[in-house]
Amino acid sequence: MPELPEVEVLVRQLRPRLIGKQIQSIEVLRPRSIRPTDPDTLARTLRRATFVGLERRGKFLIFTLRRPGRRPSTFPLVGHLGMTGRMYVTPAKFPLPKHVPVRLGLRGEQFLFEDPRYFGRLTLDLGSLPEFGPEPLEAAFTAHHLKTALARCSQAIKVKLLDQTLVAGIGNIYASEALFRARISPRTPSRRVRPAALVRLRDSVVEVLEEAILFGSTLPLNFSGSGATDGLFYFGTTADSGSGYEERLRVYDRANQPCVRCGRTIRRIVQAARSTYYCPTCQPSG
DNA sequence: ATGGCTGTTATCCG
DNA sequence: CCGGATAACAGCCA
Repeated sequence: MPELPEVEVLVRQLRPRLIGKQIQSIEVLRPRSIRPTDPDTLARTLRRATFVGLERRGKFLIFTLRRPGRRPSTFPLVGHLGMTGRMYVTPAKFPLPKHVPVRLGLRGEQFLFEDPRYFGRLTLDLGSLPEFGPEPLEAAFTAHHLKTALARCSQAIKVKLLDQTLVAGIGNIYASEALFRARISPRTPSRRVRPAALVRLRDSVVEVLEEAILFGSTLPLNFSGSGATDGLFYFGTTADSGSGYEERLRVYDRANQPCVRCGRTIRRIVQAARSTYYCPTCQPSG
C-alpha cells in the first residue's frame, strides 16, 4: 500500500492504537525483513519499550520508543511497507496470517507487520533511511525547487517523480496521475518541462496526494482483515457512496479506455521497467 | 495452469 | 555520476 497517502493514513490510524502501549514480546519470523538489525538486537532493544511517537517521512514510518532507565531513553524504529506491507494492531489471540515478518506482543494485543512479498522493512538501523527530497505537502515543495532540481536532468519527468530525493513519497500511481492533471507528457526530459508546466505539476502533485489522503481517511479501513478496504485503497470502493477509488484515478490502469477529459484512448508505456499511463492528446510530447 | 503482471528500492552494471 | 536493468518475493489474473 505504499505511496505517501496510504502511509499517511496508516500512520494516523496507528498512532492512537500504539502510543502509550508497551512491548512485552518480540518475534522475528523473517530476519531479512529487519536487516541489518539482527533478531537478538531487536528483541533486546524493544522489550519493555513503549511507543511514544509515530511520524511519516516520505513513504517511511518512524516510530519513537522509550525505555525508562536506559540511555538513550528514546530511540527510533524505522518502517517501510515495500509493495505489499501492512501494519495493524489486533487482539492478542488473533490468528497469525501467513506472511508476518515481525510480531510485537502488547498487553492483550499485538502489533503485526504483515508483508507477503517481503520487500518491506522494520529496522533499528537509521542508515536504512535514504536522502529525502522535500515533503510534497509542506512549504518547501515549490515549483522553484522543481526548476532548480530538474534544470540539468535529462531523465523522463515520470521516472524522475519516483526519485525520492526530488520529492519524497510519490510512487508509480500518483506519478501518472499528477502528470495527467498537469497535462505534461511523461516522456518529457525533465529539464525540458516549461516553467509554467512545473507550476502546474507542483499543484497537481499536491492535489492528487491531498485528495487521496482525504479519500483514504473516509474509508473504514480494516487493517486486521483482508478485502477491498484492508488498507489498499487504490482500487477499493466505498461501500456506501459508490464513488469508488477507481473513478478517482483518472489514467492509472486505464490503458485502452477513453480519456476522461478528451475521450481519446489512454496509452500504457513502460519507463524504467514501470508502467506509465497517459493521454497522448492531453499530454502531448511537443 | 503457465506466464505475465504488480504499489518499492538497493544494487549492480556500462 | 548517471541511467537502465535486475533482484528481492509472493499472489493474482487472464
